[in-house]
Amino acid sequence: MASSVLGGLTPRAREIVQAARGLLDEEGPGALSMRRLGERIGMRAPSLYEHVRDKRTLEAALISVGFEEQAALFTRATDRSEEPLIAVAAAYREFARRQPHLYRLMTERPLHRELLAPGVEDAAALPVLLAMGGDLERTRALWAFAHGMVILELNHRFPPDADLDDTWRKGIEAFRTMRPA
Amino acid sequence: MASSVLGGLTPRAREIVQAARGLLDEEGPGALSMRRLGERIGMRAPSLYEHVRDKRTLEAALISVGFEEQAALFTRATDRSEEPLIAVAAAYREFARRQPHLYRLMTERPLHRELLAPGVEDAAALPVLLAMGGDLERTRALWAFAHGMVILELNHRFPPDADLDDTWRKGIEAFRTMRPA
DNA sequence: CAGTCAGCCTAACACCGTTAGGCCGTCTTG
DNA sequence: CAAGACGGCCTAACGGTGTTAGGCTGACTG
Repeated sequence: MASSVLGGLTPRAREIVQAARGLLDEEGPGALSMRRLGERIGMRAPSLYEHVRDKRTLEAALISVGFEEQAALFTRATDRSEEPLIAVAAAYREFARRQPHLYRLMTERPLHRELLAPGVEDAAALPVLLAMGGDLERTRALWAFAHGMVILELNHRFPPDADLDDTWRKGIEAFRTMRPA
Repeated sequence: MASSVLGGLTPRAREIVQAARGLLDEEGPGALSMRRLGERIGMRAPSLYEHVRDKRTLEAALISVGFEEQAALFTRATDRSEEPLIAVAAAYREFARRQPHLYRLMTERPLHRELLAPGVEDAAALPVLLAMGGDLERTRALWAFAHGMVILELNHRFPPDADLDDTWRKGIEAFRTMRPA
């Protein structure tokens, strides 16, 4: 199963979530409205509510799928890597750059964890924790750095001439040599 | 002058921006609508457009004020400090915790720099750069870490039992001992 | 054959940012 | 002093948002 989150839905609900994902990826969060979404699958907006509780729940499904994809990507990146820290950081950045809209959706607001598929958040965090040798403190610090780099880049907050590859390298190096807990 | 941004506005426009700030601080970005804002100063929403170009511009004014406040806070914190890096990091966190809604407004989306008061963004960044001994690379890395810590905390992304004070301390230490460019 | 019910529909509500156009009082100008 | 301009407010409206209420239709079930 490509996604256990999608697998747990009725076929029509799965269709809706997949259409929402398409809309999000192609046009960003601003285009993800119930009316646009209905249009995309040939249904009026109110009818979507027969299959999906509300928009927040729909977004939570997208976020759950995002966590699943992160978990797979991070695990693949760190497996068989001699420098798991560097590998997972690169994978983190790659995920955000390839799915900027989904990454934003996943991070820009407080999580409604009660709406997420159980376990997906932890599953995405686990490979990162393992790459940090199980040190929670260092993992959180690295995560903060990585998220900050990614979201500031997505928001065009760095000067255009900034060499972000270099900033990443130096930042990661700082955490690699950080004294373990 | 407490704020050169506000000083550059007509009295009525200044009133509007200040009311918007109140609304934002008290009830968050969701409450910052033109109708709610008009209500607050005894005016219908459309009349606001006599004084303010549009909502984006109004938000840009709030962001400019935020940058001014950051500049003042960061400068005060680093002046006469023997550990400017630690001082500026603490000030950064303090600003975000005291003004969470404004901090979000300032960072969560791409900046419309053409709408900002000129120079305010640089003015806020300067004390941070100075605290890092003028090293742009390290400044960006520290900024990414600090922003990541702050926004993940505001979004309740860390486990409730996480000792964030400690994560801050260790992260800052990593950047303090980072090899200069 | 009758009844239930899934799955769609339209109409509507309350909100959003924003524009068009009108009214009124004050201030400037011939 | 009269007249026109204009600042500063208003209401009405448009197209958008998420969401609820209530109705229709067709298929499956007792």
